[in-house]
Amino acid sequence: MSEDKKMIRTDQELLDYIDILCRLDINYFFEERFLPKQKIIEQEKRYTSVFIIKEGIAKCYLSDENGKDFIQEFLGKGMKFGELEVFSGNLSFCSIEAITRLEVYKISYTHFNYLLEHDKRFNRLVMKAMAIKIGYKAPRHSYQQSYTIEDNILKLKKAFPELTEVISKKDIANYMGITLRSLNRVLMKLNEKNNKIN
Amino acid sequence: MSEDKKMIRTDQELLDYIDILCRLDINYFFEERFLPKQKIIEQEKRYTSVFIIKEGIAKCYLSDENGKDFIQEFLGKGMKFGELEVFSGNLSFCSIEAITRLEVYKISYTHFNYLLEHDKRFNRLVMKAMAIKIGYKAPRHSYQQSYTIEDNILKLKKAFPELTEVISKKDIANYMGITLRSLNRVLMKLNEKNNKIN
DNA sequence: TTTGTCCTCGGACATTTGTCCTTTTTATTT
DNA sequence: AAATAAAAAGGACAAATGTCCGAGGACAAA
Repeated sequence: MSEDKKMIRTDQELLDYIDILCRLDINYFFEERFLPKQKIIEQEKRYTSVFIIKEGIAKCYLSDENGKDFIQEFLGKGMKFGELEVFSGNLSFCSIEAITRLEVYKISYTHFNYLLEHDKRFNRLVMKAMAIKIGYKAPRHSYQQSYTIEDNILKLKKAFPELTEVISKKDIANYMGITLRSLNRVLMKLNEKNNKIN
Repeated sequence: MSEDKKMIRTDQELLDYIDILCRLDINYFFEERFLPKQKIIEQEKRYTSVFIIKEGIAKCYLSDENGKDFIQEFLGKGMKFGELEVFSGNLSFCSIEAITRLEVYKISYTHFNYLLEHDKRFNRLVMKAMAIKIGYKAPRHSYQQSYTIEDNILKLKKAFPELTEVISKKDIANYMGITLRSLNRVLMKLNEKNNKIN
């Protein structure tokens, strides 16, 4: 499956490169751990570090005034967060919460900027990651509106069979931009179809 | 209004910097013109240049198999397109079409890469533009799913009163991810409300 | 075991949105 | 001006989705 169709996004290339940097005794990266459901970044707050996931899964989501969440991405190995604010200078535009136990690398804005300026390879990897992220989000939102929920679920299940075991239904619904009720309805319909076949 | 809430996106900073580079006799940028409705980039094709809008408005959109379009962004002054593929190496993920008469700067991948590597200011501006783009798209898709069409239209009209004069209704509908019928229905309802008040 | 709490699922109904199609309006060409 | 094409508007119905709420299961405390 192509890199940009996965539901849980990863960036092994970046992770490998950070490993290399760490072995070179560049002590910019500090390891931290988080438990499931711990919030690492909150929307509309200011931070001074960028995080890169070493192990585990986190969700990146926006909350609106009514408390509804909309999940942007599920972040896996090698995905970073908190980096957009380095460039834009804005407050955090999303919240990040651990889904599984999480190990992350943490690097200060200062060191992150230093690497961007002085390490061409690092600079490129960050650029590439942003470009891929933009390209990933576009079709996702587009297709979710063009196709029925049923199609989207089938697509998800195909791409990621363990789906419902790792990620809660509520999260899946929030990822698809639908209510839990609608998700259940479609799952029920799909099960009926399968029973008829079997 | 904050930069990232505008419907037609711009990046004056980048445009100004390109002007400076051009005056320094850096001949990487070639000017081109397009007429309304001309396609400049087609989805799934390969290109070798990056474009930056000098004047005019274009739309960036994805088409699905059924011929439905989903508009990602309306691009104005200083917005670039075709640059994501420099980093990802993929085919163009979207189509770009001129809405008004368009003047653009065109720069080859080679020169674009050269500038990225050797001009820190340019590198930063490109990074920043990508970060803003990511931050812009997230809440847009999120809110479009959380709120009613009516709310979204009111928001758009507030942010951009000339809306319906510059951009066709079909395009607005495609931008919102709804059908033209739904858009008309809501506009009708809004008009009724206004008439009752006046 | 019983009770109470929390969570998930799904029924019933209301609302929204889409599809299909016809009519009206506006713009363009001859 | 007439003819034609293109864009906009809206009626009627169908389908999808959301809201509200109650039933039942899992689990913890008594």
